[in-house]
Amino acid sequence: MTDSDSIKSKLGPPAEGTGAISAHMTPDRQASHFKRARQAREIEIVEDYVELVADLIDEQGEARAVDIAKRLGVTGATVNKMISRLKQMDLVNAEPYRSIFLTKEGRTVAEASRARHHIVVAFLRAVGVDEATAWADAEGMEHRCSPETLEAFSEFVKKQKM
Amino acid sequence: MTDSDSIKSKLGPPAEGTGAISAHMTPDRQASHFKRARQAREIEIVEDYVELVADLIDEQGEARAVDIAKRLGVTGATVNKMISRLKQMDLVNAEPYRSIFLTKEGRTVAEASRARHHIVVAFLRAVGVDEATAWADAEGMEHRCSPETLEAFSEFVKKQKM
DNA sequence: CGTCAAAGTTAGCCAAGGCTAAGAATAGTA
DNA sequence: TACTATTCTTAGCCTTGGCTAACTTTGACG
Repeated sequence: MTDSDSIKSKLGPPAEGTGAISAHMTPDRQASHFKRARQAREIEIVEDYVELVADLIDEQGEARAVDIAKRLGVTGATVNKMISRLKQMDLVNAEPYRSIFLTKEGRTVAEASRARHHIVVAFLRAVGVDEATAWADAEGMEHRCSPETLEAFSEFVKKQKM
Repeated sequence: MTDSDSIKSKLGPPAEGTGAISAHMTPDRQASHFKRARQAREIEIVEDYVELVADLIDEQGEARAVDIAKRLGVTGATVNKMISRLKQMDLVNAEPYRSIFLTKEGRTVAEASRARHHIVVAFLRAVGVDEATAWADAEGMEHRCSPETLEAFSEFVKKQKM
């Protein structure tokens, strides 16, 4: 990852051909899936942090490192390092010893992430997964669903309500 | 990760309380979700490798490093390192310059992984996701679904067929 | 206004999972 | 049998995202 340029490009559609796959996948095609998965792992943590910063701002008016650390279950030092990265990526504004704010771009990322999160939770509930499990699993799944799949989830929930 | 002991324990139920969660999550509860997500990331790659070794053995009678590299889209050196780890974990048997075999435990992991994979693909197809996207997304989702969610997916597919 | 706990920062460590480059083994073929 | 291309291995490097330990800043309260 080259940091600054990465999020912007990766949050857009990743392109990388999505032709016909079925019983017989070419090595190349399969490789591209695994590459996508690796990329997803890379942006997943960034999104988790950004989304959490947004949550904290909404809930408590400000996002402090100590709260982020508590919620993510990591140490303050780790949060600090990560916030530096987010700053480099222009997702947050942060001054030493002051609380953390989202940039415009950060807010966009947070909104998108949160929206996906909610769709996944609603969807899992709709197919019969219990509340607790839905929340737990959504945490992992929200970053891995393509727009198409999210759309399908969203549609499903909508239809089920009618 | 402590390698040798990790997979065995992590492939079992992770325990770690799953009480009621909803609008208001305690920091602790949320932290546990993120910890689970981090753990999932750790075993994800291991499972990908093991599942792929199984696929190659089924398809071609043997699993060679070069084929693994091609399919995962990584270099041979990376595969080599990873295979060493898998060996330490007792998931594969491998002699220098010879092809790779699954241990009994490795086979179990591969089967489980593959089964989850198929459930997720079938499920995504069932809710209207197209073939190509289903395969691509399943690659990321299969490692993140709890047994409960997979069960729900499985049930859904079964019912839809009737 | 001084003290002190809580919060933030910094430095240095670690393992994972990538990479390249260089060398060794294997195996097919002239 | 010897050559050569392919495969495998090894060594060394990099980035991520964790950690601990030690230090500094902040701010609340006596």
